[in-house]
Amino acid sequence: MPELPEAENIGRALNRVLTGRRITAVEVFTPAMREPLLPLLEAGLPGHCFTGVRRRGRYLVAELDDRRGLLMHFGMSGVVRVEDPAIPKRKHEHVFIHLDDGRAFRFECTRRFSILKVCRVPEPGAWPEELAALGVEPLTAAFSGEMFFAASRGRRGCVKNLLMDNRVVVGIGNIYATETLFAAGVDPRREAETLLPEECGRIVREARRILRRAIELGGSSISDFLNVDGTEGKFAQELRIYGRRGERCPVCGKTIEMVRLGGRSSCYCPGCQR
DNA sequence: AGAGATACCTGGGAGC
DNA sequence: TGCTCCCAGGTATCTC
Repeated sequence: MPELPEAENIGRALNRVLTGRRITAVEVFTPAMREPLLPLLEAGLPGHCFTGVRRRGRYLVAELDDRRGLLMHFGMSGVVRVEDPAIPKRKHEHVFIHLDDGRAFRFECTRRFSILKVCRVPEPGAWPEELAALGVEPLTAAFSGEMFFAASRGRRGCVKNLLMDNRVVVGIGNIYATETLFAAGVDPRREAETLLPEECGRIVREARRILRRAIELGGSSISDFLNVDGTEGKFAQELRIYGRRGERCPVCGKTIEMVRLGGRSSCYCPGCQR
């Protein structure tokens, strides 16, 4: 499922492929994914050019030349491709945006958790208001041990939910939160308020290291075919604890356990994580 | 107000 | 075999 590293790689590839392209036509095959798709037809997109693609959290904005943009989020099953529109439509492809090079930007999403909508871009390079409430980017200096420690004060919920709260820090979902807390040696159930400054430092350091590594491993996307399914990417081979309930911990050999936190399953090692 | 629960959606796997 | 049930996931929205 696409988290920040996958969105980053898709964004880079789309930036290469879409920038400078003019939209010639829009086709919509499904009334809605997470939000209605029909507005895409009524937005007057044909004739406008893409000027660049940027990422914020797990969202991408493909900016247009008229202070608007295409805002997209891949949910958990979103896949985008830029390819020949004559290739027969796949079962769960919902939108084709035809381009002036004869190809089409094609959006597929089996579970329809994705978003694809037109947004306003207040000025070139700015973020749309839909993204205003998002927290800090984990790969910028704004995400620090001090910042995470401050965010944890007064939080009675568990540390894993704090790490996955996109109002605090964006782009960290269940897989990366699980791996980060294992690497940092912190139990996912720990009440956030009880974290020590050095534990927050370890969590931030490990989150950044793991996200960077995952971006590297996803960096092999082909420029005109963009698969967003992170579970099939190379990083899946490096998961040390996610999805490994009942197996032995790779560090201490104890049996990996699982709990449900915030409605999501969370694997952890009772020996390594405190 | 904060935090937990729920709905959204489909395919795949388990169990009977 | 074919059916039912449960699970996966991020986010918006609800409920307490």
